[in-house]
Amino acid sequence: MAAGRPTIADVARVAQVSPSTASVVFSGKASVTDATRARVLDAAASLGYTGPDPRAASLRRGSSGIVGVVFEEHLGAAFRDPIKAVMMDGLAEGVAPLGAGLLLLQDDAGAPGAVPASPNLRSAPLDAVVLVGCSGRLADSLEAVRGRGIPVVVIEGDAGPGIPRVELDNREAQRHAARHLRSLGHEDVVVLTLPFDASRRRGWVDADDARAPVVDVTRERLAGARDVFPAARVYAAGGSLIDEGLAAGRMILARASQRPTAVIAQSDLLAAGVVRAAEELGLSVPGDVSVTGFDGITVDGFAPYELTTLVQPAAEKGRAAGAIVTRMIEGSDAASISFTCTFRQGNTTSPPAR
Amino acid sequence: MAAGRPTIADVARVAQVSPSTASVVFSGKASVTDATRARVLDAAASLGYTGPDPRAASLRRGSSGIVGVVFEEHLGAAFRDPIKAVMMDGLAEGVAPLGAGLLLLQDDAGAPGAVPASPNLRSAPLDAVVLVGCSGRLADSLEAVRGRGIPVVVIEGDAGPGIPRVELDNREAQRHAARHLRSLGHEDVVVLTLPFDASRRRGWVDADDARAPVVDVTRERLAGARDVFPAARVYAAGGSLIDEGLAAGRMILARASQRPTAVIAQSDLLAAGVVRAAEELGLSVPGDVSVTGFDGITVDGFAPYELTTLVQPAAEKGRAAGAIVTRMIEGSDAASISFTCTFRQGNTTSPPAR
DNA sequence: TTGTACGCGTTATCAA
DNA sequence: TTGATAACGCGTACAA
Repeated sequence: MAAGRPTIADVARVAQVSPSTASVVFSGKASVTDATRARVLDAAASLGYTGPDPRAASLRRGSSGIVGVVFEEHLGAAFRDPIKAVMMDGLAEGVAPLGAGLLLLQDDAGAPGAVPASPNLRSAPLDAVVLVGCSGRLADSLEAVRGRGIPVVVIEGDAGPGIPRVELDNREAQRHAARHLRSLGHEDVVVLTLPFDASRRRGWVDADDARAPVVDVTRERLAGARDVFPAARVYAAGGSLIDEGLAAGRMILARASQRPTAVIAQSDLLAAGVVRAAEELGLSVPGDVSVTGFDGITVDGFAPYELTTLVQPAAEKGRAAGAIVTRMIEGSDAASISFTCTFRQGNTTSPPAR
Repeated sequence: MAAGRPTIADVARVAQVSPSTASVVFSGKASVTDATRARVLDAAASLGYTGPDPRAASLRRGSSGIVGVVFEEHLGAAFRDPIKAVMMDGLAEGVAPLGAGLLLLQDDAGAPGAVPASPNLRSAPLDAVVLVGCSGRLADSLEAVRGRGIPVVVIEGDAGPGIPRVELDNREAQRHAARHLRSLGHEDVVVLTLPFDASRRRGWVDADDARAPVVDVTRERLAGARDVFPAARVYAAGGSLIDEGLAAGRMILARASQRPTAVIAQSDLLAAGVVRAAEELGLSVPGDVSVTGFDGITVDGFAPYELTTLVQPAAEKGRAAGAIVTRMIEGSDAASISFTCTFRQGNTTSPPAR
C-alpha cells in the first residue's frame, strides 16, 4: 500500500484474512465470526479505511444505485413548480426500494454548438432514467442509454415506442371541469393555457392560428376544454405562475363587453392569478366570473378561496415512475400506467350572473 | 463476447484494432487515422456498442462526475423553498466546469433503527459533497467521506473545523433592517422567526424561555434584530410560507392594545403573510404596521407590494459552493467565503402612526 | 499511430 | 466460516 488510500486488500493483509472475507465484513452478505469481524474492523480503523470504494463496487456489481431525472427546463424552474416538487417527493419514495438516489440532469442540448459540458445521459453511471415531460431533443443520448439496457420511463410525455409512460387523463379531466361550467350555465369562456412551446409567447391565440401546442399537457387540456366549448377564446400564459395569471387575467377581463363569464385556467397558479385580477377590477369571484384551475395544489396565501379544480395525484405519479423502473431493473417488463384526476368543487365557480 | 453487452474489447476485435485504439477513438485523447476511426465506429454500430461503460470509466479515472447535495429536510420541502431553488440553479452552474451532475441526498439518519435504505454519503460514488444547512446528525458518514479525500462544503451551516463554508451575514443584515425601522421611529416590534428547531413549534417565545434556536439562520437573524430591539417579542413560525406568516400575523396583530408598529419577518414569504393578515384585519401597510422581510425573492402574486427586505445572493451562494468544490478537486485548498445581503427599501415600511 | 500488459478496488463463485 | 481465483470494463504507460 505504497501511497494512496488504503484498499480492502490492505485491510485484509493487516487483518490477516483474505480480501473476500474482508469484503464480506463490510457488505454483510455472509456471516463472519465475531473474532474475524473485529480483526478486520480494527485493521480498517488503524489504516483509516472507511469502507468499499463505491466506484469499484459499482463496477463489480453492475449497478450504481443512481436514477437519473431529466428535466427539460432550468433546474430552478423545475424546483419552483409545486407539482414537480411533489412528484419528486413521490419519486424519491418510489426508488427507495432500490436504495437509489436521484441524479438531476438537465436536458440542455440547447443551442447547437454550445458545449454540453454537463453530465449527460451517456456519461453518468445510471441504473435507470426518468424523463420528466421531455421534448425530443435528447433522442440520441436516450438511444445510447437504452442500448445499454438501462430502463427508461417518461412522466407526462412521449419518448417513443417501447418506453413506458406515467400518464394523466388531462383531456378527460379538463373536459370534466368544462362540463361543470356548462352545466352551471356558462357559454362564454376563455381558456388560459400553459405555454404552447419553448418560446413561451404570451397573448391571445387566434382561432385560425390553429397551431397545436407543442407541449403535451397544454395540448391535451386545451382539447378537453374545446370538447365542450369549441369556440372558446384562448389566451396563452408564459408560465405557471400567479403573476402570469394575473397579467393574463387583466387582459382577459379588462373590457366588460368582451368579458367571459368563466375562465378555464390550465393550472392552479394561473387560476389564482386570474382571481386576483378579477379582484383588482372590482369583480367578484365567482359572482361575476367563475374560475377553474388544474392540479389541486395548495396555493400558498390564497385562502379563503378554494379553487374549483382537478386534483392530480402528483406524488403517486412519482411513486409509480419509481415502481416501474424498479420492476424493469428486476427484469420484469413494465407497462405504462395512467392516472386520473379528481374533480374538486371549490368556491370559485357558480352560475353566471344574468 | 458470449452474452451480455458488448465491451470495448469486442469492438476492437471486430474492428481488428487493439482495445487501446478503440478506447482512444471514443475518448478522443489522441489522434487516430480517419480510416481506423471509421472502422472502430462501424464495428461499434454493428455490435450495438454505445460507448464506454460509465462505471468502469469512473473506476479507472477515479472520478464519477457526481456531486452530492445533502438536504436536511424532505426533498419536497427543499424544492418549495424559493431560495434553495435559486441556489440549486447556481450550484448547477458552479459545478458545470466539472461536468458534474447533482445527486440529491437526504439527511435522513432519522429514527435510529430505521433502515436508511436510501443512498447515503458512504455508498454513492461522489466527487464532492455540498451540505445545505446540515444538522450534526450525519457526522459519522461525513467523516467517512472526508476520510476518503472527498471535498465537502457547507452552505449556511457549520459542519466542523476544516470544512469550508459559504456564509451569509445574517446577523448584520437583519440588524440593518432593524435599524431602518428604529430610524423611522419604531419602538415596539415583533420578530417573526423561522422555525427554531426540527419540531417547528409555532407560537410566542417566552422572553425567559431563552432557548437559543438550534437552526443557525434563525438564531443569527434573531440576534441581529435583538441587537437593535433587545426587548422585542418573538413569535416562531412553523416554516417559510405565506400561510404561516398569515397565521402568525393574525396572532401578532390581533389585539389592538398589544399591536406592534412593525414586524420583522425572517423571510419574505412570512412577511407577505403578515401583510395579508394586516389587510384582513383592516390595517394598512405600511400605514398602520410596517413589515420587513428577508431574502429578496419575488413573491409570486404579491404585487403591488414590494417588501422592504434584505436581498441575499442566493444564486451566487450556489455558484460559490460549486467553485469551491471545483478548486478542492483540483487540489488547491479553498477557503470559506462570506456573502453580504443588500438592503432594499420597498413600500412596506414607513414611520409608525401616532 | 498502434499494440501489450497491467492495474483500478471490488465482489461472486466455488472449493475447502 | 474462510480463502483462492477470476472477472467487472476500461485507461494508459510503455514499447514497438
